[in-house]
Amino acid sequence: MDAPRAVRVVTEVAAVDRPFDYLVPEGLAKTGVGDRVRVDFNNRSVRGWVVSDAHVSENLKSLGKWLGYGPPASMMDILLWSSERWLAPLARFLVAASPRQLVTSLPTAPALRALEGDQWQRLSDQAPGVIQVSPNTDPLDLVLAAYRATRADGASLIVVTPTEAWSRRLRGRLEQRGCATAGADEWERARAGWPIVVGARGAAFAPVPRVAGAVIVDADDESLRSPAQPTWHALDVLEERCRRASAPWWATTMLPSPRLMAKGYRVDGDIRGGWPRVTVIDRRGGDPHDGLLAGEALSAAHRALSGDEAVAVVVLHHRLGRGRLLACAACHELYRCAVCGQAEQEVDDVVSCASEHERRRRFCRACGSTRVKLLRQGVSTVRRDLEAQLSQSVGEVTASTETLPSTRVVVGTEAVLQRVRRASVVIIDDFDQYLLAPRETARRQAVDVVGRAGRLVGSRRAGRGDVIVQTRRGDDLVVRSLVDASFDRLLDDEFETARALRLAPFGARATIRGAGAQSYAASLGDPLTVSGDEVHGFVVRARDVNQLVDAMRTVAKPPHVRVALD
DNA sequence: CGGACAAGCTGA
DNA sequence: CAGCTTGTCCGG
Repeated sequence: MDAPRAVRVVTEVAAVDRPFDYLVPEGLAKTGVGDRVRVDFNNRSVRGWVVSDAHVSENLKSLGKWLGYGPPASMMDILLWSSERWLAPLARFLVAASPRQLVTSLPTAPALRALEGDQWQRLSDQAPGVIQVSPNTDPLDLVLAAYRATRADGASLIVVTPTEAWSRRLRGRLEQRGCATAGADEWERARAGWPIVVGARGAAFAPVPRVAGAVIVDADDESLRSPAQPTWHALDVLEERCRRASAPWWATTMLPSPRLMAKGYRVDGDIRGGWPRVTVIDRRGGDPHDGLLAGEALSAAHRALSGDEAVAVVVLHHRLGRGRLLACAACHELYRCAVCGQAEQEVDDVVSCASEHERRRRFCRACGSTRVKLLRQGVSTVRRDLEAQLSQSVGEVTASTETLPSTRVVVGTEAVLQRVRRASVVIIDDFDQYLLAPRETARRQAVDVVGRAGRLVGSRRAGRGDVIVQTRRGDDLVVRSLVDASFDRLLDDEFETARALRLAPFGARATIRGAGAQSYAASLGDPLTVSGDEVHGFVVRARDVNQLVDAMRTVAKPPHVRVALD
């Protein structure tokens, strides 16, 4: 008879972020690290994961039941690292690496086939790391090159893109070229070690037993960060997974954030040619009686409609509901904060920016007029205006749209850029909504949205690619950079701003909210600095993430206090 | 998290 | 002092 065995179990009760040991009964001898089990926990029957082996001691209860496979044993260290890195219970990350439904048997991964055909010879070697690419650079060649460079029996290349739809398309094209791929919805395949796993951010926790390498497409896209707590980022997870596996990773970006710049990056060929042609329509001088589309935007729309592209015109309207822009009704100058340049709002007759650098009465800094107009319309209003202006029926696409309209003119929020694949021209009806959004990342997101629009219209190299930007800030560096498709100045600027404001990579922040947040924040003390208030949350700053996390882990977090790492 | 149990509060 | 609420502790 075998010696008795015990295992350490973390339960689904995330609030109890601590393992407990159980005996492995003889019937469950096959139970491995990572597996899903049912255990009796404080007189409750709960599900959990075996996270390691344990010493046999007295008074241990036995595992109740083997439920199925979970993440492979080789992933336990990255899951533990993630829970420490994002100050969250381990169970959250065990869930991220586990199937939605229990899996009790695994397929066998296909054996690696020889790489046949010219395409594999043509692929030049691509050095790992951060690569600046143009919006119209096809990531397929990079993925193929990464696959060629890393493929090994029993190891998997993980590929992450910003959206499921993009992953599905990429995956289909990889399959066409003879690569065996697993999708995000095929947990069993990833767990069995399929050669390539493709998915959206969740694929960062693909349960592959061995990581051969990783490709992160559009690494600066917001959607690679989990929107809910814990706010883990696919790039951080994969970078660490690869580091631990001594495996290479590649990350592409249209515009390297300061964080990625600090890692060092190279530029992939002719970036400029892959950006769309950008035409700026400065509405400051415009006739206030102009419709939604002014001058060149209107003629470009008519030209596009006389062409044969199925979707001729996409009008991008900044997302609904939040933040209205104030403008002078006399001279059209925007109301902006003199300190930070962000858009000002008017609340109870007081005009100020979100950070309240200056609180003032309503008057135009340019002409002194006190008459204002609100520059903000919903998508439906925009649609009616467009129909009148273009004498065309216009469809609407928002995040909640289920089937795409069949009209040749489409207006939508940012969701439209993910849903419509091709168009002759994209018009951003009010670019200032992006430029002046009350976010530190507003300027780079403004560039980003033009890049994503450029994917619908194609590149200036191909003699296509018209993105038309209506703005009252024609002399802004962001706008000029887009027109020239030349971003070096902007990148330097962003890097220096990050340094000055101690944003990543020059600092790390966490926001603390909830009952007891103030005393908790205060108790953290050196070397962290605390600012903020009850309403907006207390902001804790540190030199870097490690310092921040180490300091926060030394003080027990009171219940009901929520911590968000920026 | 959720059960167990203790201490505190209330009203007849 | 029963009956209820609120708080604290703890799980293998």
